[in-house]
Amino acid sequence: MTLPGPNSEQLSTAEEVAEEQIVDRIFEAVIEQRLPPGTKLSESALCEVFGVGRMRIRRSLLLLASREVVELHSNRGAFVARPTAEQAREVFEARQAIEPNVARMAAKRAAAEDIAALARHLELESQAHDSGNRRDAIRLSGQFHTMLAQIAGNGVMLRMIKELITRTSLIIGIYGAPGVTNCRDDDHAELIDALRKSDDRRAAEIMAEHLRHIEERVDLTARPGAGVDLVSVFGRRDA
Amino acid sequence: MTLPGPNSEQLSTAEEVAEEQIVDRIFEAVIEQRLPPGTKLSESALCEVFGVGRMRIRRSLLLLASREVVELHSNRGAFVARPTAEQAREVFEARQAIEPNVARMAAKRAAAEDIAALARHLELESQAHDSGNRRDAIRLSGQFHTMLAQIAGNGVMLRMIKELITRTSLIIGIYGAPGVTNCRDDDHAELIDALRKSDDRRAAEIMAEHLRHIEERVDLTARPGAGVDLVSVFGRRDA
DNA sequence: TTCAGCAGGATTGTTAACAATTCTGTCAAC
DNA sequence: GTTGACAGAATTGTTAACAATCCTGCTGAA
Repeated sequence: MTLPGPNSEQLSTAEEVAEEQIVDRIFEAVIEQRLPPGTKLSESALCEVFGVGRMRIRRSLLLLASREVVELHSNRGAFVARPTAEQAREVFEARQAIEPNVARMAAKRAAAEDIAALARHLELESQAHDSGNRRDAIRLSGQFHTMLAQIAGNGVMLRMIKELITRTSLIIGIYGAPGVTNCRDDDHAELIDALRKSDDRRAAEIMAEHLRHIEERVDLTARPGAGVDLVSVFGRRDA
Repeated sequence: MTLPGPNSEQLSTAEEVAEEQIVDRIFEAVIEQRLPPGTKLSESALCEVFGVGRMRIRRSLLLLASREVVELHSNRGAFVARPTAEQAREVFEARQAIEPNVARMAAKRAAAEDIAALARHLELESQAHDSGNRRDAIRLSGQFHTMLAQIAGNGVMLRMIKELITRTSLIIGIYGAPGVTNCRDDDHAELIDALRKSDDRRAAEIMAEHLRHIEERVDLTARPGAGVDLVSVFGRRDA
């Protein structure tokens, strides 16, 4: 299987693509931690930024909320989600359940050109990491995981993983030590090696270990109230 | 962990619950195959049925589309999704990747009351099956899988599984032999037995085998055009 | 000084009307 | 009899105005 474009979603209509574009751009901003957890996403601001009407923005925010990347509070607006410790645990658990299988599937299906693309991508990751370009490093390391899902050839799981990666960025933003990125290790290189050898079992093991590494870098027990929005904690008849 | 109510989603606002209710009811209708693939979901009809305004309906349809349970076609409306053979393959593959892990997690975490609830549920399934109550049988057998996810205690994966189960019903409706239900076998009973013994490894194996059974009952190669909507096949600049 | 109450402004939620496209039925032509 | 075009109806997509809620800053009293 060859690597398709940036993504291969299809919601058919011409207007939907614009909607999906907005959603994707916000996903990307969250992944790069340019939109920290709790950030207010006001409709008027988003209307100006993307140059679309309010309806389009509201639909995009609803889609983002259905992926639990933003939280909608009645009459208060949309905010970048702030996953609870419990939600963080669930996200990591889900990634542990899903992504090793994705790695296994990718190892079975990867063509030579797929592996070459991954290698090129890994080079970009290294460059971003070495040059201290934090945002690029985070984005690229996340993209590596989505590329695996694309190679695995399963659009359903690709969509799930995009959501989980984005939420992982939020989790690291809340519970991670400052400066910690998503994937610091060189596990990605080992994964490519396993794919090159079509060693699907090892690819799954590396991925599981890789995810454990990521999980180790967050402390879900600590700082329960760092930067908390007290209004939404003790707030109105909302939640 | 105790079994919570019908579902424990939280989108916070008071209006969202109404939205989620609409979505859930359509999900349920699709699962029970009361809404066959390709059915037109007109806004005005849904407004009357649920007694809400058009905006609420449009938002609900967007949420359903984001779960790929309905398809939105520009200026033509919303239709119950008709998964392609490729999509069907992806859904089964995703279930194979996810649900054995859910079964494993459930086996590790199931409390006595959870197992009792599953046993009671299985009894209902048997009754529905024996009395030839097809819709109840389908709905209950699907609910068994979501109950497992609830016992597993992972809301993220619960949501994924709800989507996959609903889409499976669509797939069976298209590619399955007439009269075939979702889960005919008695694998559910074996699963409960594995949970009772806290044998998480066996629970995962039974689930994998169970999913294979389901997959065997559909023929993705056959009848590519049974009841096809020619307009959406050769149709306008859409699709 | 601190806190409660209270406008004023801003933002979100909803409704209704309007615009645009598609579907349906009819009619004429071949 | 079938095919094509056309007009009217119906449905969807969009916009704008209105209503409701919330946030902010001020005033005044304890």
